[in-house]
Amino acid sequence: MARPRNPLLNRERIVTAALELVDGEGLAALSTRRLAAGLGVSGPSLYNHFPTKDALLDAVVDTVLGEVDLSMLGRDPWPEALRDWARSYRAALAAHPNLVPVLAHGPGRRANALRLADAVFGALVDAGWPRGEATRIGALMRYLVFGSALGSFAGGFVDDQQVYTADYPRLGQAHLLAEHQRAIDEGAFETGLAALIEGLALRFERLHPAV
Amino acid sequence: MARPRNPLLNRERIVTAALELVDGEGLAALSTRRLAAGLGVSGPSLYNHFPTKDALLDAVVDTVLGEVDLSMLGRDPWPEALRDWARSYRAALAAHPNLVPVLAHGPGRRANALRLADAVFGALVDAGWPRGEATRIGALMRYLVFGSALGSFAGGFVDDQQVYTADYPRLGQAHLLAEHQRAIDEGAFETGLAALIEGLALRFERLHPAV
DNA sequence: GTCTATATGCTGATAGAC
DNA sequence: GTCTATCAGCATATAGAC
Repeated sequence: MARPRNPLLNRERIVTAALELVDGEGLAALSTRRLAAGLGVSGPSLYNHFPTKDALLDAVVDTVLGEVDLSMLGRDPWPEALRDWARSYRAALAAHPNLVPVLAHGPGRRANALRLADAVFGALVDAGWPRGEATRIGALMRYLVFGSALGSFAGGFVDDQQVYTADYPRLGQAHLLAEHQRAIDEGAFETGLAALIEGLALRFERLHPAV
Repeated sequence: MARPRNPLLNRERIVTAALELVDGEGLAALSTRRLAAGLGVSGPSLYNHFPTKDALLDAVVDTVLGEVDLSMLGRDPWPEALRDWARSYRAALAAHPNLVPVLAHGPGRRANALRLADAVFGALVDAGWPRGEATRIGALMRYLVFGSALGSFAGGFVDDQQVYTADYPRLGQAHLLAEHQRAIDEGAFETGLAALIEGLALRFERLHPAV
């Protein structure tokens, strides 16, 4: 086949198929050949739409970031807004666990990544936080979100209690087993979110003493 | 050459060379051929000492985790111990930035990873934290450490202010540029550490009311 | 048990025909 | 804008020398 009168591919179709492949069969299954085969074309055809595989992955990542709800930012009081935004952020990652390692590599340079960072930064500044602090708080929340996502979705502890009870009796008692890892990370995320926002509220009060 | 009378390779020599290669030339430079060449042997020889490349990377990761200082745990009061431990943890990652993406994938199943988790868990329990809370706090601190390491060492924002000021004026003002990313992550780490420990101290006081 | 040599089947990516 | 053909590099398997 040569050039078809109607293109078989476009960026959106490729990104959608790539995300489905990663969600369904894991990151390792995403090879240019596999992806192209699923789209009914041959491997190198993808390179007419993306310069490299990395650029393709970038676009996939940005699609996922577009799923994060930002509507509470600038609308609700900052502590609640920050909490709900972080939960929505985490939920977006949880919907695509196989992609988390890719998402974790840097804040991203694409439209949705920037929209995300701009929204939370703006909401904090508008609420009265100094710019420097707002930047740091935005970064901080990302750490919490990605840390808990990485722990949960990327391996974790072996599911064999004996491995631990043998040499690390206290760890064994901590229920650090694979079956519980997800629950632990969700609990740690919520604990951290609450403690962090409480700690930040103390700091905010020192910054803006009430009367 | 066939079997040399004195083995050319052993696990320690391989791990050391792999870490040097990753530190010096990045993760992508670590191929079995490159590594073997640097050790004066041919590629497949490594498989006499490690079953897969992943197992090798696992061993490298564990070596780095062995550099984390644990001496303050169980010695100092828990808030200070937690803070200093987190800083030592972060410093160990900062010493091997190219390895951070690998380190971030799960808590690890090797001796030093378990020693680390056991030490912090034990110290918190001994200080009076319930087991469940101690587990969550340990996880939480890892999120902070890895999140700030990933942000700093794994790409970050493009170093072109115009990209931001055009469509995201508030972000531009936030100094979210590559040259500042490292400082931001260090600041966010310290801010988060302080706020988190303050928030946890409040929680601890509710748990153990003073008099 | 430790090495070398060789081979397999992946991978991302390029060149040129249509 | 898609094809086919092709490339170099990858992790890894296998066979054999000692």
